[in-house]
Order: sequence, then C-alpha cells, then structure tokens
Amino acid sequence: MDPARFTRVDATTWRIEPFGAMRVPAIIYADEDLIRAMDDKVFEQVTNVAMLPGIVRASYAMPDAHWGYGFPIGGVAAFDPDRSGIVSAGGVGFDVSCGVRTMLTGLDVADILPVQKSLADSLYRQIPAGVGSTGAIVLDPVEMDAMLTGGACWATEHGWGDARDLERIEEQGRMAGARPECVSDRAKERQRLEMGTLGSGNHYLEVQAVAEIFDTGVAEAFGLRQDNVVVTIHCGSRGLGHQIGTEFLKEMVVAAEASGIALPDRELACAPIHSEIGQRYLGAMRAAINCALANREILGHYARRIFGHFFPDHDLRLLFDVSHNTCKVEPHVVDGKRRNLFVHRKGATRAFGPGHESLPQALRAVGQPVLIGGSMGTGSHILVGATTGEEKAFSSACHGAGRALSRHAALKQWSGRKVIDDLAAQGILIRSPSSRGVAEEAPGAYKDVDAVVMAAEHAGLARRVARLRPLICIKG
DNA sequence: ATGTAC
Repeated sequence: MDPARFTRVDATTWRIEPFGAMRVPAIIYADEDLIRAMDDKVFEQVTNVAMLPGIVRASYAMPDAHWGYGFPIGGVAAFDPDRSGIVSAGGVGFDVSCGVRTMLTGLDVADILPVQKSLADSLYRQIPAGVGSTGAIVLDPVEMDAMLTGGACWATEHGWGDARDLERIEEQGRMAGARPECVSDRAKERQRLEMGTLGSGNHYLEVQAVAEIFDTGVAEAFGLRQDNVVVTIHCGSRGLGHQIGTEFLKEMVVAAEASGIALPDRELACAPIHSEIGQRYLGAMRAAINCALANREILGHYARRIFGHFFPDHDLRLLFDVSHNTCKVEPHVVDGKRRNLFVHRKGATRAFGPGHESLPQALRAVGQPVLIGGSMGTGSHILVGATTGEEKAFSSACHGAGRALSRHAALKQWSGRKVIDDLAAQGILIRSPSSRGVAEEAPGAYKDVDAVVMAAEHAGLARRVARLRPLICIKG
C-alpha cells in the first residue's frame, strides 16, 4: 500500500479519517515497510468494517494484517449492543477459536538433541494431522453436547489433560453461553471423529527452543530461560467451526438485508447482536470456542504422553492458551463510560496488560502471555500484554507473521521436498502428511515475524519477552 | 481454515 494514503500519527500508527459511509476512523499498526508490503485489500477491508453499525472507537488492523473473507485477517473491531451493534461470522473467521498454546517442558536443547529424530517420529505417529484427519475419540450426541458446553474442562474430566491447565486457558477453559442446540447436526457430524486432531494448513505442533530473551524479568515469571524447550500447538475447532461459519455467513447475508443494514461487501454479512440470529450465532460460536479449547487440551495431553515416554521425570506445564479468532464480550471504556462490547478479533489475539482482573493470580502482576506463531523456519515469539494496548486496540495484538505470498504463489516457487531438506540442514525436523502443504507453508511465503512483533511492541500493543526457534514441526 | 465446490 502507498503510505501516502494514510495520516501518519507516529512511526507505527497509520490512520484513515472517516470518509463515505465510515462511522469511525480506521487505524493500522505497522512500520513503513510492512505498510508498503501490505495488500491494498487491507485498506479496503479495514475501512469497510468501519462502516458497520454500532462500531465504536475505530476499525483496527494489526501489523500482520492481510486480505481475509470480508474482515481483514489481523482485524479488530468492537461493537456496542446498545447502539445497534452487530455480530459477524466473517469477523470471527471460519476456524472459530483457532489459537495457540505453549507448554513448558522443563528440558533444555541438550536434552532433546540426542532423541530429536525419534521424538519427531513419535509425535508424527501419534498426533493425527492433515485434512480430514480423525482421532481415537468418538463422540456420541450426549458427549458432543457435553464437550460443546464444557470445553477444556470437559477434556480434563475425561482424563485428556490436567485440571491445573485450566486457569491458564482463556475463560478458564470453558466459554460460558455456549448453546449446543444452535449447532447444526451437520457441524456435529463433521466433528464426531475429529477431537484431538491437528488439522491442516498453518496448523502445527512444534518443539521449540528459547533462542533469545528480551525481558528477563517477565521471562522468569513465565518460566522461560535461554535454551529451554517448549511445545507449541496451533489449531482450532476443525470441521465443526468451519461448518458453523459457513452456515451462518450464508444466513447473515439474508439477515443483514432484512435488518436494513447496508453492506459495502457481501462478505461482511452480519446481524444485530440483539436479533434472534445474532444470539443464535453467538451460542453456536461459543460452542465452537469450547470445541477448540477441548481440542488443544487433548492435543496437549498427547504431547505430555509422548514426552513422558522419552523423559519420565518431566511434565509439561501450560504457559498459556489463547484464541486468535473470536468474538468476546468485554468491558471497555468508551467516551468515558464502561460498556460491554462485542470485540471481534480475527487473526488477532487478546493481550491483557498487567493487573487485568481476568488473568490468573500467577500472571496478574506481569500480564498475559501473547503467543505469536511464525513460520516453520523462522521461529515464534512470546510477548506480554501491555497496559497501553487497552487504549490502542481494546487490548489486542497480532497473531503471527502473516502470509506474504498466496498459497498458489508459494506452490510455484517451492517443492515440499526442498523445504524439508533446507530446514533439516538447519536442524529443524519437519513431519507432514502433505508435501504440498509444506510447500504452501514455506518460510519464504511469510512476512518477517521479527518485524511484525517489533512493530507491535513499538505501537504499544504488547512487549517482546522471548524468541523461539523450532526444533521439530509436525505440520498438518 | 475446510470431507480445498454442493
């Protein structure tokens, strides 16, 4: 994008004053290089979102923003239910509650290296990955509804996980307000065999080493030291969330028209929060959040089991589990008044700063861990929420590196074999059922994650704590 | 992201 299209507020804040039907300004947080590399579609989409009813303060895009369905990926927008605010399935995304968890192993790189290959093979053998992958858990209708209501709590009650994890999961592992009866039979059928599976695309399980510490004090509070090994899992609500997204997007196009909402783009289909369909979507979406929370808890359990085999004296402790694709009701101060807003984060994480009441005691003084996945070769980052983030973007931050090339373009440039060999030469072991998927996820197809997190830090969204480099990646 | 289109 041409930087001249914006009012530049500071080095990492780019503002678009309302024009046309925009109700609020649009603000993109990024450095100049990231803005130049960003698709013009982000400008169009972030300003389109600013036209939706009930939006408050501004329509935001994070430094990793790119073109998405209707809303940009890396978009944050909050709506006030008492000012005709809307909820949008496209504002959450198809993979409802896709997210990341990082678990501490208590091990060092030196412990992993001698078994790196057999550990990679074990993880790959025992963790179902890939399109349409199914697992060992079969849900009957009663257990399906229990899972959709109970989330990670349901998983731990069934022995897949550890109850001590719960306080370090958003919503303490269980999203309230889920309504399984609002989830279609088809969505449930698709999920029947998919619990405890990784899925495909950019989903992964990685074994990572702490490569660099930026903030020793916070790293200490998070339990991270140089050369420590962690396990990070990135996945979501699988077929269930996708089916819910598909169905409600279609239904919301009709609903928006019926409510007299003028849509600048059909893909922004939405419904008033107070409408019947809006409430039904929220009930189904919250059920899908529980599905994703349960899924990550089960996958964490599998990782524990496999690590337990290699390292009987060590247990995996959850650092944090955070979603990237959600709509959450949160109190925020707007125009001097505390209001309950419906905050859509699509390809953006919650990033509560120190002192936030929803953080567990062990983390409250430091702030929320913000987990940012990079690509297979370039590593990931752990940040901490900053107090300034509240005013900047309703306490939100970027979620990853963000694609620089389309999947199609990546396929033309790389083969899966070459990507795997190049990374193996750097000591990074990739295991995946899909050679094509690996090519699509080639490190070169992603933006520079270091630049993205640097921009997020400069913009006051979150602060860097540690950089992680991959050792093993199980790719969907 | 996704039984990679119903």
